Amino acid sequence: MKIGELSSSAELDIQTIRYYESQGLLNEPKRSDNGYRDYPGTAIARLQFIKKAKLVGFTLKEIKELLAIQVTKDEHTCQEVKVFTQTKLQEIETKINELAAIKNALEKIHTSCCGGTETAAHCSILSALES
Amino acid sequence: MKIGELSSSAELDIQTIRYYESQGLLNEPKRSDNGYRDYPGTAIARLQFIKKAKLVGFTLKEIKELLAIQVTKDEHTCQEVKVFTQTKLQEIETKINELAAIKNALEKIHTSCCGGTETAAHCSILSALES
DNA sequence: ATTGACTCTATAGTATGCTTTAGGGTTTAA
DNA sequence: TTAAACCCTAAAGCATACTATAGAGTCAAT
Repeated sequence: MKIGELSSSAELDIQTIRYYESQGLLNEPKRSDNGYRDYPGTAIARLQFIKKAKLVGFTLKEIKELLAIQVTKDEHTCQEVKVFTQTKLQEIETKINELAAIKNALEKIHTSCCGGTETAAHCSILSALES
Repeated sequence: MKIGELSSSAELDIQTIRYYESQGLLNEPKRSDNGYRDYPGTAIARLQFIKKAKLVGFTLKEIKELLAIQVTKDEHTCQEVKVFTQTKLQEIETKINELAAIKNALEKIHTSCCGGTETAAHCSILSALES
């Protein structure tokens, strides 16, 4: 199939598909006589794998590694795969914790401010940032 | 004071200080005869304001707006300032919720996998990403 | 024959916050 | 005087994941 058809089947922009190819996430397809990309039906599944992996937080670089495992499943173990999700889970937890810490700090200075219509000359938010 | 001294006082890289100037977060200081930047003592406090604001999650662009309020406090209200922290708090909460959703989705496919040393031919993580 | 839809490549731009590089003056201390 | 340490500008690079642009060829229908 041509790239336009793949694009609508997988619901991904044509440019994005070519971008994924350039990044090695998608094999270079064979070309028709006119030079157009000619994809096998399996390309749709491949793009959907990429989309799902993105949804659960993997970067393109990580997805590339996951795909490398996926296409040679038999030569890899569940353990290997699980390390990916484990590592990513930890990253996400770390990010959540960092954001929670920022939120706490911000909440503190936020609630200390009256929020009234008087001038900000003695605003406790500004004071907190200055001190 | 020269930029090197400001840099060590504020614990910020020299390049970063010049970058902040280029972004309008720091006023252009007067120059010595040799063309060197010559900062007033107040520059340290300004940089510390920027650092603190960054710590609680504000972007440079937002900090620039906060600074504009700060230097003319008398002409602004606490309300105005509080809107900044309120908005930012909501952004942070949204991000946390997004990450929590990703984490949940990932946890589901993570726990479904045995993680054993058998081949990944039937790995439930890969299956989840394929389907 | 021509118009519109589709495809191609290569390059640049977007956002964020720096960091690095290149090339060149200035100051200070030995 | 000379070498280290410091200062200057301008421009490019980094990471991420695209998105947009320019310029050009191809295909299908009218």
